[in-house]
Amino acid sequence: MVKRTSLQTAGCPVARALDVIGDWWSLLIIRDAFDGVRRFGEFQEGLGIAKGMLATRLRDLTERGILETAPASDGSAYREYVLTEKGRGLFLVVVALRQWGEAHLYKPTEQRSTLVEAKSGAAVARLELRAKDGRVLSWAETKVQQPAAVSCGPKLRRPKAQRVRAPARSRVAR
Amino acid sequence: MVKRTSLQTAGCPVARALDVIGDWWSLLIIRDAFDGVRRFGEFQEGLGIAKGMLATRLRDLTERGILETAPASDGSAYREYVLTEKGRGLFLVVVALRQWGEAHLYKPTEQRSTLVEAKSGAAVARLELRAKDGRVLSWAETKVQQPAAVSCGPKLRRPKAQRVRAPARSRVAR
DNA sequence: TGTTCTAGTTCTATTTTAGGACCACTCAAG
DNA sequence: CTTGAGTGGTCCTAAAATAGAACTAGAACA
Repeated sequence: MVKRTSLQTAGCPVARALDVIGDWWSLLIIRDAFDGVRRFGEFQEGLGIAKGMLATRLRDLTERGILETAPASDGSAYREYVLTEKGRGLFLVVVALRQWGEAHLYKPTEQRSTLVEAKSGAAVARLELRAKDGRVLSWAETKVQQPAAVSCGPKLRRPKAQRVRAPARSRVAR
Repeated sequence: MVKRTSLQTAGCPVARALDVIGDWWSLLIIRDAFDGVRRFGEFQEGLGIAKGMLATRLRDLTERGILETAPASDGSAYREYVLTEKGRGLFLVVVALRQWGEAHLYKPTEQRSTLVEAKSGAAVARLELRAKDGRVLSWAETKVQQPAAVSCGPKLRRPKAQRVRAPARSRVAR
């Protein structure tokens, strides 16, 4: 009831995605995983996250198929956490966040980490949205197409038409 | 102390970005704003969010320069919330989330909203990471380059070297 | 064998969230 | 100009999530 709202069954892919990775720590864990972090202790130390939180997050991400556990690559008996194919699919989300952060959240002089091509060390290009034929599209040139009666939030979104001169609802019904 | 950890001053753009939009509702509000939602009541109805939460989120997003208020476009005395330039910069983050959600969170038969080019109604292409010369890059071909001593989490990440044979710390100090 | 690491689990205090009640202001009709 | 409904909030409470510390079992090490 007062439980955190779930978006798992929303009709909007953005909402569903946020249901999986929309909390405070998940994307940071995933970012670190992209950077090669694998062990519980590495995540914990790198993020400064409480161990309990981290254990919960790693379990959830594993259950949801973002991470999987594997025997430690150094031969010890410990486990490590690595991204699944599904998890690696989040790369562009992390990149988009990174590029936005770089552009809008730093003073020009401030130091920051940057994403570069491994081979050359050259910074990567900014992401661009394109049409299938390769034309670059701006936000204004796109729209979201809703299939019939699909909810984008946890509650069903009522059709716009309803808003015009709604008949007075009974106050008693509350 | 037990307050939610802040990442505002982290050295990693991803962490800073998540500090701004990394909570449960912010990106959904922003997504709706991209879809043309402007009024308090529209957000509230569409998202099914508690009014108190929404008021807080809208205030925070406004303070952080993602949204701004404007007089209502219908001539009434009410305000409306519109994305700033900085806010519109989040478009690709939303698109990346959407594409990931579409690819990994839906059964093939399930209905979902899709992003299309407004003019033609044709679905947009998948985002791709490219080098500046236009070559498409995969995750494995990139790396994150850290400037000297930059923290990526809330706590300072200690340099790797430290981990090798750390001197035993006093247990008493706890 | 005993000490230290690693990777957790458990506990508690505090904060955040969800949701409802309440309230002030706006708008439109009579 | 009054009234009733709509809009955009604030405030309150209960439940859940978070942070952080304490504790623990098994692995590694000396």
